[in-house]
Amino acid sequence: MPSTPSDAVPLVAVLEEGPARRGRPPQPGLSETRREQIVSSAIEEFAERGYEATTAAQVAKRAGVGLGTVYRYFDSKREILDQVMERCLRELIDVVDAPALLEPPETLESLIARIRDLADALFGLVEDSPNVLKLLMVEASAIEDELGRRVMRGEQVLAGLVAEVLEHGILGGWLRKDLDPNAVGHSIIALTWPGLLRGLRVGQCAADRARYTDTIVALVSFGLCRPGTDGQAR
Amino acid sequence: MPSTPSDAVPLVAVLEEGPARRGRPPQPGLSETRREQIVSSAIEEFAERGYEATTAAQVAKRAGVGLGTVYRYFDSKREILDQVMERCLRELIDVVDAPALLEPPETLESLIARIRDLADALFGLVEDSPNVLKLLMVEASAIEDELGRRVMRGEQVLAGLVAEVLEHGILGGWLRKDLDPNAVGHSIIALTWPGLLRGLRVGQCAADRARYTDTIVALVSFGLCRPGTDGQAR
Amino acid sequence: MPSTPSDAVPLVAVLEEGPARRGRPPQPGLSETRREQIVSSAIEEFAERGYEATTAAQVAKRAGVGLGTVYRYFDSKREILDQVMERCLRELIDVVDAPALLEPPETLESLIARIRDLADALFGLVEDSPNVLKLLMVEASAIEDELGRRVMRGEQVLAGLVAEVLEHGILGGWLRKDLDPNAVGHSIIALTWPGLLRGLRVGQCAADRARYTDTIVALVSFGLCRPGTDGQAR
Amino acid sequence: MPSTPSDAVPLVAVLEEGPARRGRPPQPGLSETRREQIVSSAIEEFAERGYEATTAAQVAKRAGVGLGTVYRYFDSKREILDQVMERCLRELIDVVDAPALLEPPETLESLIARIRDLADALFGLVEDSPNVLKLLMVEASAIEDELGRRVMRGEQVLAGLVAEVLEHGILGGWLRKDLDPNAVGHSIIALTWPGLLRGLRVGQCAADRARYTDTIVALVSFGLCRPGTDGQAR
DNA sequence: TATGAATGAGCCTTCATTCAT
DNA sequence: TATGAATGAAGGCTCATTCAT
Repeated sequence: MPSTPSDAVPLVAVLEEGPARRGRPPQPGLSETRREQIVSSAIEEFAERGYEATTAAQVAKRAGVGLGTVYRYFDSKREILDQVMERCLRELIDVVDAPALLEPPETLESLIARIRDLADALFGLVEDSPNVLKLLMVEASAIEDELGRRVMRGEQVLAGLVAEVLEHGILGGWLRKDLDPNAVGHSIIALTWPGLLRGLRVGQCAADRARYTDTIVALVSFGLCRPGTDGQAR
Repeated sequence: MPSTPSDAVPLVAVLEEGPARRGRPPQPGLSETRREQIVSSAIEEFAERGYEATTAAQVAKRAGVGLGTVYRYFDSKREILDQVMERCLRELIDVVDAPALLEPPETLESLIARIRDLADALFGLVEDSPNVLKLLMVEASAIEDELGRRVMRGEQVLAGLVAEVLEHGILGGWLRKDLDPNAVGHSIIALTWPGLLRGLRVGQCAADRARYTDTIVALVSFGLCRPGTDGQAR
Repeated sequence: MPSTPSDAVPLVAVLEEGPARRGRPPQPGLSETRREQIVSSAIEEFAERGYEATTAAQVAKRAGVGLGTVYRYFDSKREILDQVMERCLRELIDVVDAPALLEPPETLESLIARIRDLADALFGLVEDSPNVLKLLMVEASAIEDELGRRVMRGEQVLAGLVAEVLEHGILGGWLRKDLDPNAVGHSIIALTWPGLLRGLRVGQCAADRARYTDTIVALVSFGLCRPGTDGQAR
Repeated sequence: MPSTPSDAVPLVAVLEEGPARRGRPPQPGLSETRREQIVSSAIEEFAERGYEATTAAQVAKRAGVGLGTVYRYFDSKREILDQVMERCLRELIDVVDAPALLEPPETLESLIARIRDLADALFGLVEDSPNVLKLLMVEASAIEDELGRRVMRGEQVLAGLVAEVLEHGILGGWLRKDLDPNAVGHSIIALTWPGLLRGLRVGQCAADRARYTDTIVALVSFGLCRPGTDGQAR
């Protein structure tokens, strides 16, 4: 798991494990384009209608290719979904996998700033790739155990990132020792969900985004208590 | 039913609105039993396989009735899902709709105790009604807008409860004024998700449950900062 | 076949032949009422929706009895149809089976008057028993060969009546010898169909009725030729 | 196509209106063939068993294609029926839509010859396309209002043709003025029904055909009266 | 290689018929 | 006797997948 600034890619590790990717394109360059094209169309269709309600023909049409072509590049509709989720995970990771975000903070303030940045990055997805986010958040887990687990693992990676940082802070002495880094990691990721879901449902506005970000920051800063002792953000 | 006088029946309100319940049972007692029986079977099947992947015949078989009987009591497979979700929402609400939980706290400590109780109540669902929880968390939103929205509203009710209490605390002066009660309400509910999901996936053990509960309590108590001033509960 | 005035009932003979009537009511008096009641309701439902599109439950509901009761008096939905058609044929025959109509005419004028009376009687059905007429004309033949044949036989009886009279006239010397009595009999019945169908479809008004009656009378009286002229063919 | 200048395309008009033809064939030539093939099979099956009693699978089997192929070219079983009836109407019209038949007669003799030709043309259908005729006469009206009306309109077109000619004759002074051209038009068409139905039921033989044709001609020529006499009505 | 026509297993739903009460 | 709940066979229709061109 990445913890050093020079180690910016390993997040992608989550993508390499799954048992997916049953079909392999014969020609790496040219036909990989086709796959991308089909996966892109599938993302839009699946996000719009859901996986089950989308037909392979709709995906083909959206991609501007024949139905047979889809089956030339994918063994089954299910494999398209696998690739779709892989791509979604990759986009999710790309968003987070930035050196700046991964820079380990050395103080509570910078940790909280990092969390704010993480939330910002995720909220950015609502605007930039709502379909990707929708598939990851609502569709993935409903499909099937195996796939749900893979997507879960995406969340785990994020949470793991946070957990590592927390551990770092605990070891460094500037974070409470009695916090469970893993549980807190998950919790911090979870704190972004309401804002993300709301953004997906009703559309995101700057005010909402700020409101949810501030709330996250406030909660991780000092909980619900009145500051007056300490721990404040922004 | 909520016991606060000023707070008549808001929780149950969410159940009264939906467009479900298209048919009318000819005999109140007998046929309501059948409906319950079929809905119960459907909950298990839907939770196991997902709504789309479950056939009406499977529901009938699980219920121990003929396929025709299912359609005697429900107009369509879709209406079964409506009833299933209604029942899930009701169970969710029943779990939370306890006088003790709804008692408005007057201090930060009692508020946090209430949050712990709420988390406890939800974690209890993992053991008592994992299927109900799974349907609410995983299946519902993937189905369709209208239904997803109804379930969302269930979450909103929960978050609203918390928000109300927060407002009470802000007015009472023992909570920070700059917190957005609604956003915080959602956030606190969201804090339970990682623990609930993990419980659903790998099964819940007492240690995990405590770990997640403590994390929630810790976060809402003082955030990530070192108590030195600290407000903490327990 | 009836040809004498004193022989007013044999028309009903057509009802006695068919292989229908599979079920027999246990009690002649009381339960015969039930059968009639169910058949009446079936006539309305079948006429409204067609035999195939009508469910046994609809018939039962219309009759104000339980579904089981229908099957107590009829072995199958199909048998209801048999009885329905029997009843329709009976009503058709009752309309024609009047001494006055059956009185054998002795002149062309009285023959034509008889034809006018026959047309009148049939047109009366449009107002008095449109459902009966509809079932006989549009539904019956579409169902099945056997049943269609029975209804056809009803038409044959009518045509046969006319044919007999024609033969009488030919023998009497006041009708052309080269007419085929049977074919002409059918033709005269057929002449009423357009008026009957129109009446069923758009509702009958007195003007239409007169128009069609006059046309029938005119055609059988002198064909298309101008009276005074003699039209000849072949 | 009618050759009278004042009478552009009325016959075909009946084909252009209906709400049928929902789908569009992707490839004009090839898929139109499939449609024809399926419609042809449907005509045979529907004529044999009736529309309701025929399953889509039976049509597919008869057409020698898979069930899915049927639904590739037709949205529903019902749409097949629409096309079937359209085709039947077209065949009916083609039979009558001959220049010779549409030539407006100038004398009673030629009018009657025209009627004989019309009857001949229709009786020809019994031998050439009995299924088409059966569907038009027996099945169509029983199906449903909208469709029944379309077929009715086919009959109206035929009757209208006759009516036009009659009007021509009345204006020309060689036909009685007091005949209602429309009613007589329908009546003349109706005169063919008994012969057609009998042909369909028991099979047509030359003798029957002649007998019915002669009867029609006789009736329209001079009614029932002995030529030389003039029959009068009313 | 790309296409889309062809296929049929499988699903939702209906409804005639039965039978316990 | 009357009822209506229960049943499951059967049909319309969809769509993932194949394969000839």
